[in-house]
Amino acid sequence: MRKAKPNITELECIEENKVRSVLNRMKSESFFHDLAETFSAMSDTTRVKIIYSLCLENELCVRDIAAIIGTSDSAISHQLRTLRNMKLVRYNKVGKMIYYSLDDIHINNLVAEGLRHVDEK
Amino acid sequence: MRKAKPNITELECIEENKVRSVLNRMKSESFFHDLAETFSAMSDTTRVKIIYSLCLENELCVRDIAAIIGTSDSAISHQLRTLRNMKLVRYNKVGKMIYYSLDDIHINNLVAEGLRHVDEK
DNA sequence: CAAACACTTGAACAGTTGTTCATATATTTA
DNA sequence: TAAATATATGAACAACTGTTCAAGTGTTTG
Repeated sequence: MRKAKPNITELECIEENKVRSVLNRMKSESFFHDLAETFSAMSDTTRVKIIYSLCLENELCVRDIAAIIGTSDSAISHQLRTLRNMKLVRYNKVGKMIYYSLDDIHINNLVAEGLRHVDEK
Repeated sequence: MRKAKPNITELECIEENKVRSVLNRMKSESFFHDLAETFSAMSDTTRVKIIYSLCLENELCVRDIAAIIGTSDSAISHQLRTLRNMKLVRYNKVGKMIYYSLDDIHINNLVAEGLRHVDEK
């Protein structure tokens, strides 16, 4: 016969103590959604090139980003919108030009840490 | 008439000094591929939950990860393969059980930095 | 004020991704 | 050795993504 447990709900698992310990410290669904979205913003070659370029040079306009990366203005503009929506970049309009920059220091740090991971492999 | 420039190639851009400065420090195509792939590994809700769980508890088996996240064993197994292929997790086989853990400290750091970015927004 | 310019946008299409379901493998246990 | 268990895998399918192309802003310049 099964031993009685002091827990509220049943769990289909193997090491119940570990599982409960993690569940107690688990974050909300919306947290994981936002976190995944942040990484997702950096998960495309074009976008990560944009971000890396903005690490090297604080402010760049759309045409110059396109020139650096070697794609069409349109493709860059679409990707910049994604980065804007996901709060990874800010922009500053000056006449007909729009200067983009990274939104906060954590983006720089994420690139730096990702770089270390890649270098280690 | 256009001024002669001391540069080797023509560039269709606006602030040529900035563009050249970035181009000189640009990384290789394969670097950006690897970097994007690393972020891509963390860009899905299920995978980022797996990674976060492994931040909280060093070693977890497949069934327990599935129990924590609340998905099928199969879905978790597929995602763990992705994480294995991208070198984000290691595993340790003990009998019929397989214990997964994060591959290097940079993964922990990436989660921590991503968390700070999300908290700031 | 018309042309040129910097950038944005929407539709469309191919390519990629994540889950499910059924089945397979390997190990342990009865 | 047969059944149970822990995990892996392949196919299939819907959902999502990134680019291109054509057309649209809004601003500057001749």
